[in-house]
Amino acid sequence: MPLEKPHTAQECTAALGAVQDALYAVGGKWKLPVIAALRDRGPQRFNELQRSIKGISARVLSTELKQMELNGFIHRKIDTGAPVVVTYELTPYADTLGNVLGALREWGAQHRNKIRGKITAEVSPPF
Amino acid sequence: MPLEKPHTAQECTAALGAVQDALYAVGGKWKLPVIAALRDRGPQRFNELQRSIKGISARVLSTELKQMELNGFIHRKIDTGAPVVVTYELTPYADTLGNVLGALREWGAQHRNKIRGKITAEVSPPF
DNA sequence: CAGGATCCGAAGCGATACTG
DNA sequence: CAGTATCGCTTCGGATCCTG
Repeated sequence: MPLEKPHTAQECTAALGAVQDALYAVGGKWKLPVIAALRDRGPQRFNELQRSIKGISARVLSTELKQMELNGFIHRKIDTGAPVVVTYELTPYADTLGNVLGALREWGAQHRNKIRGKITAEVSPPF
Repeated sequence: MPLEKPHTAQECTAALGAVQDALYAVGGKWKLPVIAALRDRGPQRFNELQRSIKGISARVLSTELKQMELNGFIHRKIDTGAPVVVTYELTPYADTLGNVLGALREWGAQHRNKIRGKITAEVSPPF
């Protein structure tokens, strides 16, 4: 039931807020690439991860990881051994994004198709 | 099927791109409020719409409307009559966002609930 | 290796004023 | 009414260097 018509102002604003929270959680330039990298190549260490994600700087990777940890998507595992080893991995909670990402991907693919030919540069993020 | 594991690099990058296109289309601070306003109160004229959406400036409303028109969400209807009347309305295509917004809302609500108590200010957009 | 500190340019957004 | 022009602040993200 996608954002239906008959509703109170209260419900509407709440729904609006929820959607924006969700957008905020996966928004930005790098959160998705980080998730993708961890999904594809499994748990990784900081520099390893940075190399996996082409183009990201240490500073940005660091702040993204912190936010995603706050959101519960990522676990920062510290192995206090001979040399301390820090590993980042996706939590099970990250899987709850499945529906969201699925819907976004499906709609996005369809939209890309529809928009094809038009001034793509104006409706897509810069490369 | 939410972004499954076994896939080629090609497919993965494509999916990534699609998701980011979708995020871009509904992202930003005002696109959702604009959609909500048009949904709730029907087709409206520019100033009317600006009054409906508390806090938006004419400049920002103008650019948002343009982008959303490019994306096919909005139709700018020009009635060339005694005084020219311009009306903005949602297109049927805007309805295809239903699943996306539904998924975002559902996950967002659940997430908000889970995060409750934590440093909400740090994971949510400013008010 | 795992980040933090600093600087800088670009983009987003708000406020005000102005035009046809 | 339906916007555009201009300005300035703030945030985002990139680059470089530095440290324990």
